[in-house]
Amino acid sequence: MLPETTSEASSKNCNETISQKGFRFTAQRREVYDTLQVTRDHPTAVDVFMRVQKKLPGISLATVYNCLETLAECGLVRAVNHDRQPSRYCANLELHAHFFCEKCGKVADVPPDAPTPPPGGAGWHLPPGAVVTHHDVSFRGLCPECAPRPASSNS
Amino acid sequence: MLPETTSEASSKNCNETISQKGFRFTAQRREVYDTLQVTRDHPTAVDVFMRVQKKLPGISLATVYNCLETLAECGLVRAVNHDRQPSRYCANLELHAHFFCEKCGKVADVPPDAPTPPPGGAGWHLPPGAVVTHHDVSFRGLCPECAPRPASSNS
DNA sequence: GTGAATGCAAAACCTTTGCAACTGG
DNA sequence: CCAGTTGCAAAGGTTTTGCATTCAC
Repeated sequence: MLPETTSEASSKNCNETISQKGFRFTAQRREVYDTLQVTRDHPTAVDVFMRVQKKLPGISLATVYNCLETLAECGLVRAVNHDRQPSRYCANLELHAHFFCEKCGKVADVPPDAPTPPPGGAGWHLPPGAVVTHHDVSFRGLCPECAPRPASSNS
Repeated sequence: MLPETTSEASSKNCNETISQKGFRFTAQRREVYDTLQVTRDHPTAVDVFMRVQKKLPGISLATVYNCLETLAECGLVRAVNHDRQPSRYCANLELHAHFFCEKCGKVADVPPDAPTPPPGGAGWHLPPGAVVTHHDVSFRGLCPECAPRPASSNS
C-alpha cells in the first residue's frame, strides 16, 4: 500500500509481460520501465537515459532506445509524438489524450470525461469500410501555469 | 467553374495572403502551393519536391522545405505528422481529422460528422485553466481498399 | 536598389544498426 | 550453454542552416 511497492509490483508485472513475449528481463529494461512508472511526466529517450544512468552508470543511449521500443512492443509503454519533436514515453496505459503546452513544453495526460468513453470514431465521418485500430487525440495550447490569469480582482 | 480555375483562384488567394504577411510571392512558393491544391493526397516534402520539379526544374529540396514552412506560417497549408514518419502536407483547411492506413500508407481526410462540430475539448477532462489553441484527432488502421472484405456470400 | 528568397552543400538532429562482448534463463 | 541483449560507434533519414547569387517589390 506504500507508494514504493507500486513500482516493485509493476516491475513484477513488467517481468511477466516481457517474458511472455519471449524477451528477456534485463536490468536495463527494468530500470527504464521503473523510471517511466515512477515519474509520470513524459520524458524523452534522453531524459530517460539521464535518469537511468544514476542507477546503471554504464547504460548507453542506444540501449535506452532499444528498451523503450521493446517495452512499447510489449504494450507496457506508449510512445507519444507531437509534431516532429523527440518522442516522449508514457507508462499510463489507460485511454487518454495528451495536452502539450506551447510555452513550457510540458505534456499532461488528459483523461476522458466519462468513465466509459464513447468509441473513438464518434463524431467523425470515417471512410466506409475502414477498420480503425488506434486513435489519438491531442491538444495544444497553454497549460494552467502558463496561461494568463483569467480576469479577476486586479488587472 | 472548371476545375482548372480553382487552382488559379487559389493562387491569387495565396498571393494575397503571403503578401499580407510580409512575405514575397515567388514562383517556387506558388508552385508548391498549387501542387498541394491540385493533388489532395498528403504528399511529403520529397513528393512535393518531385512534383514541383516538373514545372521548376531548378528548385531545390531545401527551398521546398522553406516554402512549406512559410505556407504553413501563413495558414495556407497544414503539416500533418504521424509517429515519426516524414511530415505530410495538406491544403485542406476545413476542420478535419486524418486516417492513416497501416498497410498502404495512404492518408485520408476525415470530416466531422456534423456540419457544426462540437468544440474540440468535448469528451475530455482538460486541465482546469488550460487554454487550448489546437487539437488534433487521428486514426490508424486499414483503409477500405486494404481492409479484409466483410463476410459476404463467398468465404 | 535592396533586403528577402533561392540553391547548394554541409550540418544538425533524433533514431537505428552492425558487431564484438556479455548475460539471462 | 547460446540466443538475445548490451555498449559503442558509425550510419540512416529528415529537416535546417550558412552563404553567395538571384529576384520580387
